Amino acid sequence: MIYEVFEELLPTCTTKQFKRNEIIYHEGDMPQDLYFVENGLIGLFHIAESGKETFLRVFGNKCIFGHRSFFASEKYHATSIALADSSIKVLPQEKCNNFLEANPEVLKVIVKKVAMDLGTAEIRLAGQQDKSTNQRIAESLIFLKFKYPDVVWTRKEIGEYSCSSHESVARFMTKYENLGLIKKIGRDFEILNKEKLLNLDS
Amino acid sequence: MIYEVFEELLPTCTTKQFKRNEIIYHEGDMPQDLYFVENGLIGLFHIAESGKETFLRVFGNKCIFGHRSFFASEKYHATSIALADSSIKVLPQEKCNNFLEANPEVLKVIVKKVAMDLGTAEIRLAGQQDKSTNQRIAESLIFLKFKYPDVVWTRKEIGEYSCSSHESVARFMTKYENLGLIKKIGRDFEILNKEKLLNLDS
DNA sequence: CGATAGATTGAGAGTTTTCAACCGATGTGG
DNA sequence: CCACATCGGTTGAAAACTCTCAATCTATCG
Repeated sequence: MIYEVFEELLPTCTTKQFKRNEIIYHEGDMPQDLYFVENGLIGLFHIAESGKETFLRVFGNKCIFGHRSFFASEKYHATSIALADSSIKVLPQEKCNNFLEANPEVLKVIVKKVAMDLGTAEIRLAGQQDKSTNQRIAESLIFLKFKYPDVVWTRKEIGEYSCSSHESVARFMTKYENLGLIKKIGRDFEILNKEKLLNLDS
Repeated sequence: MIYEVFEELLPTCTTKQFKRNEIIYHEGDMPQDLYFVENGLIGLFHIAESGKETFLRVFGNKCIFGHRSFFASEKYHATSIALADSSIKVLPQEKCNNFLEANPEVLKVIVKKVAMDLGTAEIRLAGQQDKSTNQRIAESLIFLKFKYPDVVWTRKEIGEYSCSSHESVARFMTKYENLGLIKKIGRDFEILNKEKLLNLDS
């Protein structure tokens, strides 16, 4: 959606290549650009002093990222890392501002996206209070697998998305497999029963 | 900030009165209006099926609320409740849209606010993973007391803000008082040592 | 002064994490 | 092509933390 809005600008922008695990920007940096995924997969992580990481958002093909801090005029509150080899379009601040000046209705699309992301984040926050690790992991499996079916997520990534340890992810996945809810395939997995997975503790 | 931007419109809007514990809107309703706190205090809560509540945001004097769902064009993801007797200005959708049509730069202010709120929510989410209940309660005391010094927060409200139980809040407050970091005054409290409170587990 | 909502405290239970060991797949260099 | 190193996954056992439940206490307000 947002990609389409900016699409005419992108051919004039530089493209950067990142390999898996390379960092696009660091928490604390001041945003200079907007980023668009041409190809690949990017994760946004908050890394605590303790080293504990939280997987905040995923960006697949045609996703914008770096926009929260850009539009908040704040330092990045998290670090974006390539989860696969990726090509990223870099849209410089000035180009973006000129474009918005000329097309102010574009802001509506951006407000909408950020507002929806805020809803998602607050629902996740409430889920911490409300849901067991069991449920959070099940929901994370569903979210990650349905949204990115071809990605082989590591237990660590699933753990950081669900706010739990990678050991707990392994344990619960074994349990789900025994219940016939998922099927493990090497390091990958497949969801066999989405409904039951969503109603674990009920 | 946003209040000032909309200020010229507000005299033409209706004002509604709410008593403590009255609900302004329910989760699941479709937004019809934007709300502004003329006077009073509003809390935004997510209420799970289990009955567990999470205190997502607070709105004091001159705060806008209901804007996330309004601009996301989504149903409310949470319920807003008066935490004190309050007067609320109600800005109808159509008036708002006309105003934005005529003043598109206003959207910049709104994107900025929503983007900042998203940052806050994601930092809180990461804090769940990273910080002990101890730390989260201490931070919540500081946030709530410094931002709203005159409000007497209940242990329940503090618990729902910090994602912990009201019993844990009581226990940790007793501990902080014994450490000389806060002073309990009836049901209210005072912060004596903000720095130490922020560095509890270190 | 009594009623009631809110606060405190204790004890026990339950969940999840942490630490540690081990396994298996994958990939690299000799 | 094999040996080895590494990374990710699994599993067990123990520890830690926080919550729940229950009883009791105490502000606050009509």
